[in-house]
Amino acid sequence: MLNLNELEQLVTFADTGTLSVAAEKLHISQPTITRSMQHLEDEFGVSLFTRGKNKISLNPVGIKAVEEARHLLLTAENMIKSVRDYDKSLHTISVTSCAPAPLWYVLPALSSAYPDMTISSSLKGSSETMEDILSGSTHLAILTEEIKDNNYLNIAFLKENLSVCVPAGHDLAKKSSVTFSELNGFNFLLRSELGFWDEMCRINMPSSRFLVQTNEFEFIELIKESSLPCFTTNLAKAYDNVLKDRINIPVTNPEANVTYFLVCHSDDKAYTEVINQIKINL
Amino acid sequence: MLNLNELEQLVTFADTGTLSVAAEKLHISQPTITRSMQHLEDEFGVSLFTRGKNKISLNPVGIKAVEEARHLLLTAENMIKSVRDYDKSLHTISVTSCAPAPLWYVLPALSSAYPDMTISSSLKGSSETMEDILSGSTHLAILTEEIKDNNYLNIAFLKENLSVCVPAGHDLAKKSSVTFSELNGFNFLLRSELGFWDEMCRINMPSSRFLVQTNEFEFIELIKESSLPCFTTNLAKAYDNVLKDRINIPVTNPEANVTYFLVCHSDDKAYTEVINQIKINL
DNA sequence: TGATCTTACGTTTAGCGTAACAATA
DNA sequence: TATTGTTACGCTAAACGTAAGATCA
Repeated sequence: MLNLNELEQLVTFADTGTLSVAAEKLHISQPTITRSMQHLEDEFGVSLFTRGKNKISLNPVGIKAVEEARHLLLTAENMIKSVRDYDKSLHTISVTSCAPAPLWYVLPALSSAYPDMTISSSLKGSSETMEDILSGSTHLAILTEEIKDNNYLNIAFLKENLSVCVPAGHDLAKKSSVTFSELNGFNFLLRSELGFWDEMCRINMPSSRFLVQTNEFEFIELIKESSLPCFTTNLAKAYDNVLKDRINIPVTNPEANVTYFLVCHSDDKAYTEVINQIKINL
Repeated sequence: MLNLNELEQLVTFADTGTLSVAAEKLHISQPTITRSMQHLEDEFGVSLFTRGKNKISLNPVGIKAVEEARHLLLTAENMIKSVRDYDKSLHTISVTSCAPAPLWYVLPALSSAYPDMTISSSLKGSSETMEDILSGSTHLAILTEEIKDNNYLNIAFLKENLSVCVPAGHDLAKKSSVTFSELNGFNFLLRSELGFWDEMCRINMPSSRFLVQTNEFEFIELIKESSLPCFTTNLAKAYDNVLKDRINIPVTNPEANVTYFLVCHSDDKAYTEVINQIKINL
């Protein structure tokens, strides 16, 4: 039966032009390739080379064989990949969320409910998250709205409320609540990786500019050292300490006070039971 | 690297359900298959089976792997076939003829001019012969007309003249020549494998019936024992002895007196030089 | 002379079958 | 008890690398 190793040697020979260079490239001795090529000719029952006393080259049939060998090797590679991918998919629960905060609750819950599964999460905008669940490319979606379709299950499990954070002396500091139209025009410090929040800020405050910080350390330093307003929410406990000197002013617009829904395919009901045990602020 | 033998064992296991039966089917020992399956799991880096103490079966990933393995094995088989076919095509001169007689001259000429080539011939009707050369599925065609196209070369090399053969007492015996319209309505003995002659007889003698004999021996017996008319030509020397007691009457219609042309692609000019040395009756 | 391919030779390895074992029905 | 799968053991055959030989630029 055909030997993929020998076919790889054949292809390498075709790429390099000589057996010696091919051998070097493959970290095998040169006589080994000589033998492999002879063996391939035996397998095919066909002559693949024109041989001189100290040179060898592909004949037309050999060229054809190389072409076919490339194809077969690719097929073999894809085979392994597709089996591994399938295996991985069976051991992975993938979650796409439109916001970071829900993941802080959902991922640990999934990990402990499915200890031998890999939990893979990604943060996207609202519409991409919706696409992911509808196309089946993720098992679980976290959205700010329900999917009203019997093929999907929706669970409301978390509420998040946006506030703006300003230093004591700031113009906004005396307000007890604000709306986006009042905030529009101010410039803000913003973290990256915010999911739908990012887009929502830009839509509701089109005149504002956002200084997006990718690096957490720099973000914190800027909060301490500048008087630029930033945002926080009831769920962002990690920043409580950083923001303790600032004043929190709730944003009252409904878009700034969202309910998160876990959405999954109705075949995957088991997931809903895990998420049902979270339920915060409801 | 992946081993096609092991993949075949995997597929056989999938087909048979147990390792032992698969081993028997493949004429190898059963421990060998056990090892191969373990080795495959190593190669893939993935579990393919669910194992009980004395039973083993495919898990979902294994089923996927089997599916992929079948595909890869087919690809490998096709690869070998296509390389061999290509080699064969380089060592074969194929001839399609619209009549048997020209082949009696052309095939020996080609064999001696190209002693290490395989000469493959087939006998077809006029239009199929034409298609074969135009589609490139044959190197050489033998036709009763030229192809007037610069991409093809035509050589007239042989003429064949049809006669009807009747026993001495037959109604037609006294004629010195006949036409198809005079023959139409008589029934004839006919050999099979006549190329265009067969169709031509049926078209020109629509009221006649033809008793087609596939077997040479039976054909000869029927000529001797019956008074049914049959056909011969100036080239059919092999039947001279069988027909020596019959009377030959030439058929005068132009369709019954043909010139054969060898037609090949103009790239294959070398062939014309071989055929140029035949030229009979010209 | 250096590069290239093939052949020869000896060693290593890896693949196989037999046998023994454990578990099941 | 007969069947099935795994493990252990020993042998064989195949695969490999080193070395030597031949040829060419």
